[in-house]
Amino acid sequence: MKVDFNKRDPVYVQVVRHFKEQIAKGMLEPGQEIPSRRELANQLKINPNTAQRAYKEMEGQGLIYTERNLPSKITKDEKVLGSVREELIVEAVDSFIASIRPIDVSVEEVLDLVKEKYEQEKK
Amino acid sequence: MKVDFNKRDPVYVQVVRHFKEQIAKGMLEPGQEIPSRRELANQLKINPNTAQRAYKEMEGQGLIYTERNLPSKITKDEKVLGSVREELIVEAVDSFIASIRPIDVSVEEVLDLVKEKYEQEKK
Amino acid sequence: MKVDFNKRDPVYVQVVRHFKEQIAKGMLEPGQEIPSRRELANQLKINPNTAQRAYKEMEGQGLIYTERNLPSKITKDEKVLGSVREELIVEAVDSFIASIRPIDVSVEEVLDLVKEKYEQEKK
Amino acid sequence: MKVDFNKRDPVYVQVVRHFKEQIAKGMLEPGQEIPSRRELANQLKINPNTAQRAYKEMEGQGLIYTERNLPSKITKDEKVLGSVREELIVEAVDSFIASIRPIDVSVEEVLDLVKEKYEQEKK
DNA sequence: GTGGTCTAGACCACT
DNA sequence: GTGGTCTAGACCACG
Repeated sequence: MKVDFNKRDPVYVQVVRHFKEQIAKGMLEPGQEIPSRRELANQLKINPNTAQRAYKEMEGQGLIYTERNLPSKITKDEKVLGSVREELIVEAVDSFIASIRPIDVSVEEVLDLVKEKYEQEKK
Repeated sequence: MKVDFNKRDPVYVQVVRHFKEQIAKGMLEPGQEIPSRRELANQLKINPNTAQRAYKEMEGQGLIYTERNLPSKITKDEKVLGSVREELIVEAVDSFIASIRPIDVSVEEVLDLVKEKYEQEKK
Repeated sequence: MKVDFNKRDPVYVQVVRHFKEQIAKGMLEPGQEIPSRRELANQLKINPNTAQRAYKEMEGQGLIYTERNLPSKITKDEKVLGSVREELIVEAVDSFIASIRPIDVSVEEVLDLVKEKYEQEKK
Repeated sequence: MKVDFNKRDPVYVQVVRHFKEQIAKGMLEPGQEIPSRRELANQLKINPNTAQRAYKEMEGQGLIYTERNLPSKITKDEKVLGSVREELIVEAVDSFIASIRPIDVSVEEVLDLVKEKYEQEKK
């Protein structure tokens, strides 16, 4: 994973998003341990405080849970886990629609473009 | 037009975007007058400084021009005008792809969703 | 308001609690501005970051809202506001019950004690 | 007995408190043997170090005593034993008062609530 | 070693 | 001036 310090999204939000993507892809199992704050901070070359912030955010969203002084773990709440993927997709779709609707452009035209670009960059 | 103060996009960016959308739709003709800073500020209930900043940004991008003490006008430069629409579309498409690629989801599934939602919300 | 650095409750939690109490007492009106992070930090002799943290927590709980670069304000959501007082009471009661139930003591005995002490300290 | 790892009270404090409650209820007689550190750790699924710490704490408070290589026992000091119950009650009452005083609520209202809830959850 | 909190100080974007 | 983010570094309690 990489962090982009120049994005409008703050670093800790990018981190949260990355974990959500991992969960959505099923690459993080329920109950699985995630790196400690310090470890993640080292990996991403960010400050431990920033990592802590991301984790706290995730905890607030119920994505991870923390038992005292044990490494945080992915939640076992299937309901939460199940909705992550859909949420990401819905968010992406909604934001996409919001950005093309105000322009006078046919859905078909735009979708073809997406398809084309998507395949292209796949390489 | 509406301004959302809680979006991560700054207000002035939202304003610029709105003008671009109007241009892309052909609702703003080359040479057409646009509201004064103060007028716009009143309409959108934003700070005049913010309106000023939006106009300055547009001027920088060559979208509008201002003659001494006259209302600002949409540029007559066809080249600039012509590229606005495509830019908006490309931006939207790229950002959409960037947000769905990291999730393990087929293009088809997602495009169907877009189509569906797009039609649905049309009403 | 005073902050106690030696309590088990972290400072930012104490701050949040204090605001909740103020709201419960009706001393903070819906939509009312609250001190800026810096101001509060000065008043309580705490670090602005800690104040920020408390405010972010409150925002997460829907107690306050923040428009870009304007002082944060008490929420106007009557539902949220209305439940603050009750929540505080319920919390206090539940925690009290949880702490006396494991002891073999009659409710009456204990309640008399509460009454007595409450009046006494009123002075 | 149950241990809650997510409470702000550390585990060892919870353990100490539990023993005090047992003593207050007279369920632990003076001189009675209590489980070994290891046993307790197994029962509560806590770290032996934590059990050790709890016992050390209790020893410090004179609640238990340990003779060389023998199981720890409840103290026979009547003075200490007698004050446990009252201490627990006073603590509970004080903390309760501290949490309701800052809210503008009548003692009567709150005490009725306590009574009601207490009876209700009894079942 | 873990998570959690706090301070100090800096910088940014926006109004 | 406002809110927001980040770094650096320190300290604590717990296991």
